[in-house]
Amino acid sequence: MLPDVRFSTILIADDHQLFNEGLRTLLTFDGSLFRVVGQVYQGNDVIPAIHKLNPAIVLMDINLPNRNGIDLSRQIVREFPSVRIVIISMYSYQKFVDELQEIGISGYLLKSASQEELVRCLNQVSNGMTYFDPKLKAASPHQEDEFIRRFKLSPRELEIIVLIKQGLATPDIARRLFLAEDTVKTHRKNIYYKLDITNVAELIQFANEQGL
Amino acid sequence: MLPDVRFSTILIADDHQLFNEGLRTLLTFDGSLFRVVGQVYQGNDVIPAIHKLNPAIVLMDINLPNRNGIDLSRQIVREFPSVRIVIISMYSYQKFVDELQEIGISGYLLKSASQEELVRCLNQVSNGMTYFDPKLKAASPHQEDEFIRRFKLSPRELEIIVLIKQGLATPDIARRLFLAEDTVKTHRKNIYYKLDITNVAELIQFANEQGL
DNA sequence: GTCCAAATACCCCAAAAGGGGTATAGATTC
DNA sequence: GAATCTATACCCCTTTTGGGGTATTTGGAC
Repeated sequence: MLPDVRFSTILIADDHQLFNEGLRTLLTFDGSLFRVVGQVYQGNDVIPAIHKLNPAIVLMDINLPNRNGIDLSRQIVREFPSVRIVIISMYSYQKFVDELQEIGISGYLLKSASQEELVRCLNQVSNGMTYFDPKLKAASPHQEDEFIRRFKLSPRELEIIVLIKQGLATPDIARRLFLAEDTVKTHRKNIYYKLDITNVAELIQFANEQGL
Repeated sequence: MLPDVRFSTILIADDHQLFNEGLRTLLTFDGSLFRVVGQVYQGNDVIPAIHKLNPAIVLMDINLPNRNGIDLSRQIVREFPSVRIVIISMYSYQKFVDELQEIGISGYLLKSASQEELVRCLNQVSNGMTYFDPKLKAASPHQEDEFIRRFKLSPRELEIIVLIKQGLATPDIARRLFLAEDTVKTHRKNIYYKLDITNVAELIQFANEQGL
């Protein structure tokens, strides 16, 4: 019997059995265009499963016993160029993402994604496009009027808080914003004064609490 | 209408939306005795949800944004003694398990558990018994957290990461741990090297991703 | 036309962070 | 027994941070 071409066949590789099972059930809804053809729970089982099942897409965690998803991705791209890879991970560690993108994976989803995002991602990937979790890019909306007033932070100060949180040092920020270092220092001092804090760690805690 | 006593009502608290959704679908099979009455995605939402939904069991991750599962467990046991708590976590840290057991949770499952184990656990808990993942005992060295091995961070290094994240400066940490400042500096340098980062902001990002 | 907040930029200084080494004792692993 | 890992602690040095000021310009608000 020939495989039904309407369906994208999917292999799930995740050592968290509950998550693995959960993914399968999430992809098995009425009208779903996906068919989970295999589930494995450790790195060593991925390549044999691809051999045997020839899935269109491998949905894989980075963190697998025996072999990690990055090495596996490299091998899959090399040996099964037609198989598309979607990484699904709790890490938004940019180093991982960059490395994997360079290797040539088709998608990267965070485990904090929703079912809708999962389906959208797999749809795009099965149509030959790529999908990378929007949360990976630190984009900030402009809806914080509430707490700006509360802490009396100016727009410029907010901008600088976000950059500090991203790991930029004062000179980096100055270059980025075309400002003198001293100006950025002044802003930092004012921010610390307004928030009643004394170092970066506390600033980042604040930023995280505010969802910056 | 009275609640159907045949069902155990369940509140799911996990920030990984896909996992959260997956759990719900896994518990919604034919003949299931469980009914998922609520799903929340951050620590702050747990207590209000219990107030509103009065679930029999809270199925909760340890790592939640805003508030962690350990603090929450303490509050739930104190304020809602009839609500049973089952922790579902990727960590098999004995320290966490011990602490939670002392607080009085009813169960602890690893995310690597199977659907059968999940159901068995919830059955036992809803019948007033406890259930702790069998893998917790066999744990010790091998079952150590994946990410520790991945990043090869030593226990001392982890300890210091947590203190840095809390906003302590090197001299503070040295005093706290009865170490020379230079020792703490060395640990910092080694941590930065291992994680391939260059400043506190990046370190805190990492720590937050790991739920440290 | 004055007042004020915001953004800009400089002065001073001390403390902390960051980056390059080396070294030694103790435990564990091979 | 050798190799490795961990924790400890020191050397060197530069850069960044944090904290105290002052000051100018600009654009609105009153």
